Amino acid sequence: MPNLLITDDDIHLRKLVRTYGELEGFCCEEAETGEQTLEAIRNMPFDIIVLDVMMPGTDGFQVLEEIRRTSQVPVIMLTARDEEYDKLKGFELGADDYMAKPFSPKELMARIGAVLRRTGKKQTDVITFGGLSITPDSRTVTIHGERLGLPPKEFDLLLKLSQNERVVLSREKLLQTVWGYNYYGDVRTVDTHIKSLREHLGPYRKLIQTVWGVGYRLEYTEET
Amino acid sequence: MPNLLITDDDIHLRKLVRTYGELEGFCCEEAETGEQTLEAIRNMPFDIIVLDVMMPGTDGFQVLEEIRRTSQVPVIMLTARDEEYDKLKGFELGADDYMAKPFSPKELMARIGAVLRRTGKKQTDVITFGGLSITPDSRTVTIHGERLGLPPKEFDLLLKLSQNERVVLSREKLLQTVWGYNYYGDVRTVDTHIKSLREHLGPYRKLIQTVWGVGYRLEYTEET
DNA sequence: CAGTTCGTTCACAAATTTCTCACAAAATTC
DNA sequence: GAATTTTGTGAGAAATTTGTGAACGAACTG
Repeated sequence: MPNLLITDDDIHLRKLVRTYGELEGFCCEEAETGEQTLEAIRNMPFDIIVLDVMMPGTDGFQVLEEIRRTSQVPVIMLTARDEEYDKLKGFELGADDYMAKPFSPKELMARIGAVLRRTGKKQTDVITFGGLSITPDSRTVTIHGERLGLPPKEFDLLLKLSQNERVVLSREKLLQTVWGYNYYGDVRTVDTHIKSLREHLGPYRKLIQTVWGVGYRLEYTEET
Repeated sequence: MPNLLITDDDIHLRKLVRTYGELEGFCCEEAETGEQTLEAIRNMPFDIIVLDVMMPGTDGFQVLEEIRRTSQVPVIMLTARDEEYDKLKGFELGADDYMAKPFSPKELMARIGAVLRRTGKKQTDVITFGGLSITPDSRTVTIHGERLGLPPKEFDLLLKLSQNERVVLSREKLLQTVWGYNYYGDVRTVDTHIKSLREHLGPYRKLIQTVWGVGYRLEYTEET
């Protein structure tokens, strides 16, 4: 499981990134200051670092500069909006990408994925449960080799559940991560999509379990 | 032994690059002006060209433009620091990478290596899907040996999709990679080209699949 | 400079998906 | 076991997305 380090002095932002990061399968660590960041890096290797520019004490640029003395670990910088200067300076110092605050956590995750893919640390995975396999890159699902035509939302939903095998995800969490953080619709919409997804999954419909009063969970158990 | 051409009006810089280049096993040639560069290219094929933007007379962009009329040889451009515009323009004209001056020769070598690795494969490759084959070098597409006259954009689009077989590419991604980093047009332009491309592909039109809500994907499946 | 090709935008139709809602069914609570 | 909460389900309206033809200007060609 890849390690993600999030550095920001705002605890809410850290928690937000952690929430989304863990859903994407990252093992997340947090740091509050520049010093803590450098300390953390000395203690364990990270696969990607999300680094806030504006921090009390050692700021993001200094931290990045320090990191780059010894490591080429991918770094995504968080900057204040419209700070074109930050962007340039960040790239110059060796940042791999940057994001303007406030940002959409979903987009941050997408960028993390892009950076990891670019730097070759992300394997293009195929998720498999018995005869069912999911290929995120091509957005295809096959059952015993036969392709399943799945609408976008259902694919995203299945993917999210797959990436969190055996973990219960609440409707709220699913709405937040699959639909987006600013989605206002009815929570029960999730149910409808689950229903349709189950139909599409046919014999594999029991992959998706209802956890009464909580949400849904994907679990694969041996069988034919 | 691969050939490297370094173009810059500063003799010290040329010598520096030559020193490192030869250490990496390149056979190095130098050019001082744009005219000399074009002359050199006419005389022998190069595997990679390092091209300074700022030169007296014909500048780097003009040279690159000229080169791209006839060749897809990898080009790394040297630009003044902070010239974001240069970077964009360079990419737009078909540069494979760029480096801001002053730069670390080691890093330049690393980038040369990266570019060669990246482009090296497709340099001689002919991509084939059944009776359809694509030759990037000559920018030709044939169906059962019969040549297809494809407009440039459509060829680029087909090539990009081919190079990412089975991977869904969003319209945005296609615009960014086929049209250029700073293209501002309508995303639906992609659709129009896809439509026309499909018509041109005739029986192979089903190579290009629509992934609803996401983008397009090229996939070859067995058939007659 | 007329004719052609190419790239782009636009509008409308067609196709597909998403969402909501009401009610039935199931599980839980008391 | 009745009341309450939660989930499953079906249908159709609403919204989104894509296919397509046409029109326009720019670039190219002879």
